[in-house]
Amino acid sequence: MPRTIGFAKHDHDDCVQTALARADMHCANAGLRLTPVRRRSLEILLAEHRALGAYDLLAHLSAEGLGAQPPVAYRALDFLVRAGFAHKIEALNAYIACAHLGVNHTPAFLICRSCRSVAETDTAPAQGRLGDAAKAAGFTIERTVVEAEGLCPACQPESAS
Amino acid sequence: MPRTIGFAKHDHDDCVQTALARADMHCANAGLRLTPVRRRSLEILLAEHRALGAYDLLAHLSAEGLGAQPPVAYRALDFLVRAGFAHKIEALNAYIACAHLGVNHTPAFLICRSCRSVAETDTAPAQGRLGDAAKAAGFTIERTVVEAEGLCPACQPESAS
DNA sequence: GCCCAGATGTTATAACATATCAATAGCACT
DNA sequence: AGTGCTATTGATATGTTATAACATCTGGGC
Repeated sequence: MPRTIGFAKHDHDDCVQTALARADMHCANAGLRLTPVRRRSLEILLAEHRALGAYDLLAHLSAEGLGAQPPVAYRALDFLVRAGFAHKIEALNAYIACAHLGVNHTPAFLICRSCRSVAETDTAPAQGRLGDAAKAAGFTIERTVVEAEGLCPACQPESAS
Repeated sequence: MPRTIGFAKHDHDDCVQTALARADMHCANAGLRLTPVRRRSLEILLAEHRALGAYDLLAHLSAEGLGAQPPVAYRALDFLVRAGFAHKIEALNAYIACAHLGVNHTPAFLICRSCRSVAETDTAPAQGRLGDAAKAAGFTIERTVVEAEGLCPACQPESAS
């Protein structure tokens, strides 16, 4: 059943299964342990395909008997973020499954302020003006946060002819 | 040439006074009220010259008898951010005085993970790859968050022998 | 004086995140 | 199998960031 994700429709079950399979493989290769709580957390994030707060995730998990205290959710999220399977959206204090799982990338996000949907894209911010400014200042960039807030196609004002 | 401020020495009293004067003028012109709590909050942010949490600001204010409850700090910060006198650093959940007060700009930040100092520079993220991605997706960008975490010049490892 | 909008005072609570310590499970090595 | 190491989980408590809600005050136009 296609549903809207990012901002485009696609076969969602398929994308969830593909991502999980990639995560399994990556963990096997890297010696990481995708334990039940971690795997289920990733699955939930993938299935929702939008930014979830840690307590939103926790609500899902506890409904399934996988843990009821905040650390359960935060530990799972920490693992997923470290492994590159999920990203934190700083502007929302929320978490989202990585849309380019397995691909090395520098994520950037388009966040709809109306429906809270989030699309992940890719940038090279450290190679543009920001990189120049950092270089001039003698600053070493280790990680970048690039997030754009605005309106997704579905939430644009209709008329505005 | 992007402006970067924050890792260099300068006449601090002077920069605080200049910024306050600009804020006074801007408020007068725009019909905004730079009340005592708001003005003092800006002064504190300017004087500290680093990112402060809302509760850090509140501690300063309450020590001076200017209010003791969280909303006091959040209201002042909200005003300052709306007026463009301060910015929120999303990656730190903290606030910093604007370094380019009065100049129209799209802020970006270099955040030292070691000493927590923050430099403000500017970017045009919506005109690069991010803008292209937004355009392709039909997304309208209203605000961007661009933050780089890393090490400032003073916190670089001395000699990678 | 009266009204109104914006600002402030105050209480309470929501939302997000981590410290700490004990118990357990997986794994390498003998 | 037994030992010891480390990662993970369980559980309690607490710390940190942010807002809801409602009462009160203040300044300016009429």
